[in-house]
Amino acid sequence: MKVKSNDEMPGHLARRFQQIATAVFLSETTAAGYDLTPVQYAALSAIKLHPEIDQITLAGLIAYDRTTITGVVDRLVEKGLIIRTASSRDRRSRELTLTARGEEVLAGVTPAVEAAQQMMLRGLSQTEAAQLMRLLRKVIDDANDLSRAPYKPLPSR
Amino acid sequence: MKVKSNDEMPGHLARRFQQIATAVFLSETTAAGYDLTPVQYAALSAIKLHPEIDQITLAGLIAYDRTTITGVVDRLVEKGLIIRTASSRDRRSRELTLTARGEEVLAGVTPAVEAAQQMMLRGLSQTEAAQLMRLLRKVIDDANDLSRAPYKPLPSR
DNA sequence: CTAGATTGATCAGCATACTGAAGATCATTA
DNA sequence: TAATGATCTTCAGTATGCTGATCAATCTAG
Repeated sequence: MKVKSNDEMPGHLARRFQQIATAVFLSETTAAGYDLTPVQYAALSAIKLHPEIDQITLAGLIAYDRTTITGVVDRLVEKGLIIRTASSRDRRSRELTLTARGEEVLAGVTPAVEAAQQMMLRGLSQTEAAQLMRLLRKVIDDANDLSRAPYKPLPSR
Repeated sequence: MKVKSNDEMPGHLARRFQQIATAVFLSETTAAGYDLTPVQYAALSAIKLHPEIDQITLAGLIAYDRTTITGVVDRLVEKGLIIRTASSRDRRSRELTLTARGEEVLAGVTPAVEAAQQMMLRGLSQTEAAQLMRLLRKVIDDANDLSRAPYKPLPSR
């Protein structure tokens, strides 16, 4: 049987890239004095853009699984970065909003996050980096509904 | 503060692509009647190529963390796909080798794995797919030492 | 040859991710 | 309006991944 090299497997390359992206993110943000995971940062910035968002809508915006978001939100609440209150319109759902400290942390850590995005692409030229991101967006967009946690844009109200 | 869209974050794109790759892998291999994770498949095929490999070398070949490999190997042993024996040369290390059933499973599941690799790139043309993989290889190669579990080629003996 | 450094494996602890199920609540329709 | 279905959240269970520590075995320098 012919065995394919890992380098020929897009799935393997995906795992490696994500592994590196996470390591660089944590290294940069830790060096800047913050204690946030990539996932927590994405949630935080989505909540800033959409105050009083419920968990399901948040999960759709950043393509998280609905069961994963529960723990992420728990930890953000524990850290005092967001508050979770029962919705008055729909008592099933919880509304998420940044605290003042959440605003501070988000603003403070963002430069380190930007630096991380640069560093993880350091092997590529500007043109290549743009090309990679274009191709990733295309492939992700086309395969969006193949995972249990697809991206779902904000419902228009 | 200007907040960047997720689409402009390579780290976010990395997570999404990996999420999709895993989902497609599991969907295809499950449909083919197998119960293997992407990580278990990679380990299995590396062990086939390098019988009697020790765990640290295996981890380096597929860029796993050394502490993660323990559990993965545990589960492959439980499933009867590999055997783990104490090395006679170095009593600290364990030698891993496929069982007959491991060989069968690897051979049997491989078509589904190949199909998954095609499906996760279904939004791209042949040219674009090759381009994406080239750029991913380049970025990963250059940032290899930025994660705790870098790729380490087989030591020449 | 032996003290100190290194290495292979494992462990505890934490944080994603997913499957499938449950409970509470809401919406719709007969 | 009452029954039915859908939705929001959470939970138990499993599998990566990582940090930092420990233990046993090996290697190396003085």
